[in-house]
Amino acid sequence: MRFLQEKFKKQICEILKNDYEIAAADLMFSLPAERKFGDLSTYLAFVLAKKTKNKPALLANSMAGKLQGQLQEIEAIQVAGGGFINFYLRRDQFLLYQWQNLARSMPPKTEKVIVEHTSINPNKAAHIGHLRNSCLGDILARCCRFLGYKVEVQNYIDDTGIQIADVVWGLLYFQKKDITAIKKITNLAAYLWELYAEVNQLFAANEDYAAARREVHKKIEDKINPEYEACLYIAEQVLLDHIRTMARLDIKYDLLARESDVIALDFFKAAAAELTDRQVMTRSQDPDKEGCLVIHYEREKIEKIIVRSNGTITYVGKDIAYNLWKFGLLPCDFYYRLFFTYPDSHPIHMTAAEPKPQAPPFGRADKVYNVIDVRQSYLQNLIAQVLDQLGHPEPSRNFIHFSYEMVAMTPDCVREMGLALAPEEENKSYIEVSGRKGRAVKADDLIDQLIAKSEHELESRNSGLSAAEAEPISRAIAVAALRYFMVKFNLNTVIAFDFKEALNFEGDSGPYLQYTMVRLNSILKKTAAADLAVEKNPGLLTPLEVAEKELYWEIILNLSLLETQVEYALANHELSSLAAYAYSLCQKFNHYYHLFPVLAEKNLAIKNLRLTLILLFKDKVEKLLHILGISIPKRM
RNA sequence: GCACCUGUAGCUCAAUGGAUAGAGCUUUUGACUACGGAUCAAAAGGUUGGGGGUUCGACUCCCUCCAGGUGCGCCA
Repeated sequence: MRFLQEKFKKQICEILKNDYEIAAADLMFSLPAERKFGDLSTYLAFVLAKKTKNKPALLANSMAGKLQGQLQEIEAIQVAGGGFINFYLRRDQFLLYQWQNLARSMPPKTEKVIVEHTSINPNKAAHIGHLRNSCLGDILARCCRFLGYKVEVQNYIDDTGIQIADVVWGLLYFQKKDITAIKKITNLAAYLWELYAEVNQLFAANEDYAAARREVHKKIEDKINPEYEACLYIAEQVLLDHIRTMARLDIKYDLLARESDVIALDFFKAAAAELTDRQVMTRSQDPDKEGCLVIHYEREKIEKIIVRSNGTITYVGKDIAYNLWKFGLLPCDFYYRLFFTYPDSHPIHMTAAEPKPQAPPFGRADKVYNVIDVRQSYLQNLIAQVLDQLGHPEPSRNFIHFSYEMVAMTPDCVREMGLALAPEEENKSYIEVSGRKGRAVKADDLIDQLIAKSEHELESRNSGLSAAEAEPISRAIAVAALRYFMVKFNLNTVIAFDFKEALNFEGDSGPYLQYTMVRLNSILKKTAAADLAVEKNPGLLTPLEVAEKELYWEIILNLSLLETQVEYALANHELSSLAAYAYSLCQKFNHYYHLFPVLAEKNLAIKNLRLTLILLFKDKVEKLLHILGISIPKRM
C-alpha cells in the first residue's frame, strides 16, 4: 500500500497540475473510517478550497471527474461528506499484488542510526522505570531495522558516578566487608538495591555519613584501593546483571560506552576547542558563577555550567562530547574490547581507553535517537542547540531526544508491596518510583511474577505438558505481556504501574496477540499439504458472500498498511500506534475466524481464499510482532 | 518566576484538524458434539475540566481560567 500511495500521489499531481495549484504535500491519503467511503480517501479538495476560497464539494467533484478512469488500480472514484474524494481499489488485482509480494522486505538504506537506551547507573538492580526505557528503545531499534536502516544500539554506562560511591561506602564501611567478601555476593544488583536505599537514608539523616561518602568518592577518583577496586568490580558485575535482566526480554546491545573512557580519552578537550572557537562556550559574566565556562541555553534563557570554576567538567559537558562523537564530529575515537557474547553469538563491545586489536567501527551515525525520560529534556534540547551552533545543522536535526514520561506506581501498588506511604501521598493518583527510597518494583521480580502467572495459566489449560516444554512458552508469554504493556501507552502518558494491569493476559494485551497467532498456526498445521500446494494464486473474490467479502477485504486492506504504520510510528514517535495496530488486526482476524471456518469449507475456491488470507496475515503480523519483540509460542 | 506535559465512559487508556469520539477492565446476558473459550457476540456507560476564538469541519490549533504533574544545582 505504501508503494501504491506514492504512485497515486505522483499520478494525481501529474493529472491535476495544469488545472489546480496542488503541492504533493497537500495530497494526503487516509483510510476512511467506514468501508462504504472507499479504500483510500483524500481531503485534498478541502485544502485547495481554503487556498483558493472555493467550495470544497465543487472542487472535489471537478477533480474526481478529471481523475475518473485515469488510475489503473482504481475501480471507482466518488465524492462524499462535502468534499472527500474516495477511491475504490480493484480488489482482485490488489489481492494478487499483495500475494505476489508476500514475504518481501524493505530494501536496505545507507543511513546509519544509533539508538541509545537503558543507560542505568551500575549501582543497583533495574526497576520498572528502566523497563519502559529499554522496551521502547529496543522496539525503536527494531523499527529502524525493519525499515532498512543500519542500527547500532548503545548503552551508556556512568561508571564514575557518586552513586557507586554510595554503595562502596555501604559495603566497605557500613557492612565492613572486604573485597573477597564482596565478590562472594550472588546477584549483586538485587543485593545493592536494598543497601542503596538503606545508606541513602543514613546520608540524609547524618552529616558524618555523608562526609564519609564524599571521602570514598574522592578515593575512587584518585584510584586508591580498596575503594577503587570495589567500584570497578561493582560497576562491571551490576552491568552484567542488567544485561542478563534485559536479555530475558530479548533486549540486546552492541556497544557499552563508558563515561570513564570519555574522560580518560579527553573527548571534552576536543569538543571544548570547537566550542570556544565558535564562542558557544564562554566565561560566565554572572558573579555567582565566576570562573565557570557556560553555554547560554536559549529556550529558557539561562546559563548552563559546562566547566566548573575548579576546572572539572560537568555531566552536561561530557554528554555534549559523547553525542558529538556519535555523529563522528570529534577528532578522536574510543578503543574497544569484546565484553560479552549472547548465546546466539551476538557480541557486545565495550569502549576502552587503551589500544586493542581488531576494533570494529562504531559511531559515525547519520541519525541519533537518545531514549531518555522527559525529565532530561532541557539537557537534550541544549545538545541539539549546540550542534546547530557548532555549524552542524544536519546532525542537529537528526539528533532526536526520544522522550517519554516516567513510570510511577499507584498508591495501592505501593501498599501491596508492603511499603509505607506518607499521609500526603495517600490520595495522589500516582507515586514517583525512587531507588533512593527503595520504592519501585524490581525488573527481575516483575518478570518472575509474570512467568509464574504464565506457568499457572498454561498448566490450567494444557495438562501433561513437560517442564521442558512449558518453560520457553511461559517465558514467551511473560515477555509479550510485559513488552506490550510498556509500549501500549503514549509516550507522554505517565504509567501508573499496577500489578493487575501489568499481569493482564486478556483483551488488549500481548498474550492476546500470541493466542491469535497460535490458533492461526494450528489451522495451518492441520491443513492438508495438498491444499497448501494449491496456493499459487488467490483467485478472484467473487465466490465469497457479501458479508465475508467485506470482512475479508477489510483485513487485507489493513494488513497492507504495515510499512506505512511503521514509518508513521517512527516519524511521530508513537510506538504505541504499532501496539494498537497489532491489536486491531488480531481483533479483526478473531472476528473473522469465528464466522468463517477454513478446514471444513467444501467449496475449494472459498477455502483457497481463506487460506490466502491466513498466509498473508501470518506474514505481516509475524513481522509486526517481531518489531514489538513478541515471539509466537508453539502452543498456549 | 521561567520552560514543558496532562485533564476524554465507574477504572486504565485510544483517536494524522476529517465523516457517527473508540478499546480493554468492571457489570449484565449469551455462544463450544472446539479449524484451541487467553476467544467471540450483545447490553450498559460521554456536555472530551470550564469559557471564548480560528475553520467548511476542533478531543486535536490559538487565548483565558481551573485542576494536577515534571524540569530549571559549580549533582549525575
